[in-house]
Amino acid sequence: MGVSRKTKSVSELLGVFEQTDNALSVVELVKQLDQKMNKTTVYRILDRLEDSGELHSFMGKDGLKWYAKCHDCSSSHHADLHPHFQCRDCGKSECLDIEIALPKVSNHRIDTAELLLVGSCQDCLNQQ
Amino acid sequence: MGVSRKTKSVSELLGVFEQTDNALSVVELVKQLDQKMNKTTVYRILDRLEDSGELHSFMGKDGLKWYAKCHDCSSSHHADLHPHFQCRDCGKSECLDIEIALPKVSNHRIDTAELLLVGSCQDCLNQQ
DNA sequence: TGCATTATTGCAACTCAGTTGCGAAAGTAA
DNA sequence: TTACTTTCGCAACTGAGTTGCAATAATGCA
Repeated sequence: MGVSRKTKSVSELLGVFEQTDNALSVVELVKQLDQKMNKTTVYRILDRLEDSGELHSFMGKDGLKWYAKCHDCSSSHHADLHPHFQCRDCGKSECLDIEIALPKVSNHRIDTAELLLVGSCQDCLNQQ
Repeated sequence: MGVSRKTKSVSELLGVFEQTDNALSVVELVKQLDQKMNKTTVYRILDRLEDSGELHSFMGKDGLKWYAKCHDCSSSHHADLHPHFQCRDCGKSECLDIEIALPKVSNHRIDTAELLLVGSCQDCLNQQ
């Protein structure tokens, strides 16, 4: 029954998210967990954690998939509708704690949205 | 001197955009132009047309790159900051003629944004 | 316990969007 | 013409993400 079983692999993957407030790209996760599990396993666990509402995903500027912890989501309802920020200098991404309103578009049914803000993060601004 | 030269290949590629108001994925463009030019050429011309401000690009929900005609852009200034819509049923994408305001985020410099709205288009809503 | 059933994992091989290197062809300028 | 620059085609590559299958681990039930 999904992820509630919480295997060793799932715990190890979630452990990586415990250590940061940033979002994590799949590439980064596969790299960090390389000694502990196969990359196929990483992809599959991420799928399951997204289905169960523990993580959400978004696409980065470069077309890579990123994951971050959900706050008020469940498997039946994804409540998180917030923008994400990606730094064009260091590449890091993070969730922004801001509400975004879905615009009404005539002749379209809008189900969801992804807003990606691109710029420079504090760390990179300071280093210049 | 960039694209102003407008070779046969460039004209043929731009011709595809003349035939539609929708955005076009690179995959679709490569497929449609398969008999007329190499896929590497498609990628390179798209790059140049984006640099010169004739096209702009965005990432689709699935991580594929899409291109659409620019309206008020030049090589020095990309004026188009509008959302894009992608239909989750038929996969088509289009530009939406709506202004989006960039939110201020403390400790971040925001340069640009991509808002992708996902839902169902009129055609797909009608066919259900 | 013991056994059947289901879920999870590792591995290798694959798919496919996008890139790179290089030589040929086409365009430009004198 | 000749020299130079840009564009293009081709083949081979890169790398994120997927798939099939067999092995292992977890669960349920008698």
